[in-house]
Amino acid sequence: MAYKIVFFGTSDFSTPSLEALLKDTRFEVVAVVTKPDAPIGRHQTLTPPPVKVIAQEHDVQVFQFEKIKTDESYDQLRGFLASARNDGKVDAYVVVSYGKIIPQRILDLPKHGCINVHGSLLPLHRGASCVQAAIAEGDQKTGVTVMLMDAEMDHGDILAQKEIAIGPEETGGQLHNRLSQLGAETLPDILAGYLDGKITPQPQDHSLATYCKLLSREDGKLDWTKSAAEIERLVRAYNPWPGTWTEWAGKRIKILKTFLSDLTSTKKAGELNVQNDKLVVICGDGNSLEILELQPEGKRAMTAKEFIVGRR
RNA sequence: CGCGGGGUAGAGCAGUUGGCAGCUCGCCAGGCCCAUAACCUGGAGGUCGUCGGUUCAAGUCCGACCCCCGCAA
Repeated sequence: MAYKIVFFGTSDFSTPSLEALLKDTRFEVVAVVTKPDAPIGRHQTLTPPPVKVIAQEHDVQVFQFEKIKTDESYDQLRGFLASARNDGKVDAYVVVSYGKIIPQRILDLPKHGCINVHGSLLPLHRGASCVQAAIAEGDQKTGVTVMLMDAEMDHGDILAQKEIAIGPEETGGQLHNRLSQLGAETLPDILAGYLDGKITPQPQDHSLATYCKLLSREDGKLDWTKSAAEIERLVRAYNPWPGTWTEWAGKRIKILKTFLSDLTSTKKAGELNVQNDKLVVICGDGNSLEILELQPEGKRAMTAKEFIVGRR
């Protein structure tokens, strides 16, 4: 008989994992818990989370709690799990990029605990922006961790880890997709192995833990006093979310792609300098960064050359 | 109707009070040069987002619509 699973997830990072569980006959996804539909995009169109769309396509029960901490949410979920159809309890939760803190009493409901797929090699990069952090910190490799959840964030015992190398020009978006797929490939066998009692959870070395915060657009404002190498990594890491930008002539300009250059400039650090058909900025460590692609406010993305030509 | 910028040559942009549609780059041809992404000469390439209105005359003024983008989420 298939293990009964409740899946918690919201973003695109979680959809491959959900799909992997849905098509695996060892599991039955009895319900999906996701965030409420939210106004999204330029016109604030009310949009369902991608996870909800997939769940509905498979006729899986969907819960969207406005506030998951409330008694109401707890009672509703517990009631569902206790119904005859689910004969008492589910075997486990799988939580992938749900986006909210799940209260302990809800985590306590499944028989065998809660499994989380996290997009970094824990204990490194605990928190919400693990993919960006790996690139921004200059890590050579990263990966996914499948772990048991406990009371602290990304703190539980590890069931499995898979590593991948970070490409020298890889962006946050590209890495996000690769890790998302890697997580989905890893999850089913590890989950089954754990529920079959064949995998022994290993504690993390908490002394090595690092943390990353939830990012906002404001975090993408470039600080040109940092080193050129740091900024180059940040531009890659934060592409496409939250994006990196700088103020210029009273307008916001997104910086999409940069290159560690050996060109020099007479301008002060942080000032855009046009040299021939190149755009160069001196950074805090005295090294220069060439801006290859950018996007002025209200315009489409363009190359530095196009930007310069249009300004003459 | 959340706020705001914009659609003009292949690309990026300018276009004053309506009066022959321009700039830089690119492209094509030729020239210069040891050579060139440099320089010189010539050339092609536009139904000015769409539809309608005002006018002798609309890129420009008015109305509607389509599309792209920044903020916000």
